[in-house]
Amino acid sequence: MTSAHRLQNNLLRTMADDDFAAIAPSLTLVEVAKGDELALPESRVKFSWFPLGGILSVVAATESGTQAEVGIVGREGMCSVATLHGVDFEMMHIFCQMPGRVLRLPAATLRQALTARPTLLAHLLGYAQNFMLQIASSALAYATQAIEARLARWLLMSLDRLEANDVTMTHEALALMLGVRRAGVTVAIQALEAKGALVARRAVLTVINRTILAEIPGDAYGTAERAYHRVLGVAIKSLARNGDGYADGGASAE
Amino acid sequence: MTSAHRLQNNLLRTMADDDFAAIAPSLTLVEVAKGDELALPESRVKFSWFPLGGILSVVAATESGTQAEVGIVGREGMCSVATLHGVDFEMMHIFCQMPGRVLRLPAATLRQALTARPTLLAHLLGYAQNFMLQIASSALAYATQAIEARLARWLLMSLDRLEANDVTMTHEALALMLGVRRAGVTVAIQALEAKGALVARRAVLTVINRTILAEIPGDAYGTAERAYHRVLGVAIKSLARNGDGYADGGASAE
DNA sequence: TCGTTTCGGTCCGGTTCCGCACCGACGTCC
DNA sequence: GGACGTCGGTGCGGAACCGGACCGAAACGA
Repeated sequence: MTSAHRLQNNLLRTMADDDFAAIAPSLTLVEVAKGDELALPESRVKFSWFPLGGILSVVAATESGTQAEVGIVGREGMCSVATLHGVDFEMMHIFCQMPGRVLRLPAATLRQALTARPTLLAHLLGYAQNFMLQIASSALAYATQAIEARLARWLLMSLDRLEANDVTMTHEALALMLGVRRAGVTVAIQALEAKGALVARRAVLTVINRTILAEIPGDAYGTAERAYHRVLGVAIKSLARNGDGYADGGASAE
Repeated sequence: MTSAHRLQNNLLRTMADDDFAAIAPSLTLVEVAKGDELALPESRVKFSWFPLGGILSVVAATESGTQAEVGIVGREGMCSVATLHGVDFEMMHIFCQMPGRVLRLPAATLRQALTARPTLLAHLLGYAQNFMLQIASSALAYATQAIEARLARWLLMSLDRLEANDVTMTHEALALMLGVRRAGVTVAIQALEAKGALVARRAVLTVINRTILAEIPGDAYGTAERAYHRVLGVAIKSLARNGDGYADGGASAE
């Protein structure tokens, strides 16, 4: 039942067979829709999630309402990382940004498996390290990059995790993710469109030239992606468009 | 030799006695000076560091030179977290921001101890989770806070890790940390001084009213600090001014 | 088909911060 | 105590972005 699904998530696919066997019976296939809440700040972690598609947003938020997306998770990863660290409450806001199918695992089951199986823990901690790097890259981007570059980075990261070349997002939703005004996103999209990187229709952005897009954020994009390949042994984008190849990579320059 | 020093680092102090005994023989007391490089991006991790004082800066950097501080480490923590995740190369730039004494441990020794001692791993992974949260808070601050608030947050975090109420930093160094102009820091310091939060002398900032200072960043400061207490069982500031008390806490509001 | 809702393009004044630059004040070293 | 290097206060034009707002265009529903 889930053995075919296993190939669609990088972490499940690359873990040891007996490690997968230990958690497989508890995996449940779930369809998540845009906006579904998977975790709330200050709440107990009930489930772990292994996306087979779609994109989950990880957002840092304060009680007063200010918020900023610090990371995204797709078929290359899992959430929440807190469980891997033995922490049973979540400090981030995690919700579905783009719909997809997800394998759900009770957090208690994962905790137990991590304790009993050092190889499973070691495998998933490699991803945790990479996710931390992704958050650091987000901080760097917020600190040094203009809206246009941050948008380009966000699109590149999203495309790495999807099979298609388009993302369905309103300017308003993107503005929330990037922590800027909605009008600012509109202008940035127009700039990227003028450069021939993408085509914008109502609520849909279609990337038509990835190379141009990758030049905008410079090396604010790519560091975490290369580190992923180095730690996990497969590229983030390895599942898209081909069954199990390691082709292409998806990192920006060279 | 190091048994007295153990009490000066939160992680060493709160770990199980036999876990500490396993690594104690390999700990070396080192004095680090401002500017000393403890780790470079893309380099192999040779040592782990447990500060007894002073402050280490963790900076995300790209090859093109842009950089931003994403976290700081003092006597409440250790670095590098990568080793805890089983990764033997570092992607961040780690250097000494304020001088102090540090217990140095060969990374290979720590790796071995982590493999042999699940309780040690579990203990330190709690800190890894918290450090990740600190990085996320930095991203949130970069995304939503003005210079003045980011500076206030930085000062509060530094004071949590020091015994004194002053920090010795030039405006130029602060500007590099906050990712802004040097003149921008000067103006922000004047604003904080006008509010009665601190007194500025040449290269020295003395905080005279922590309450006022804590009001500036709102709850962009405090989340990670409360989570630290929740996960590790002691407050970040617990070592300052008293031997081993859990007193006061050091978190912002209430 | 028409009315309603959502989405996106645009404009405005105001604020923050940038890059660049100048120069006085302070500390240090001989 | 005088010369020099570091540090910090200030000014200016410009760029980026904000808050708020308006309105046409596209999608949707009855």
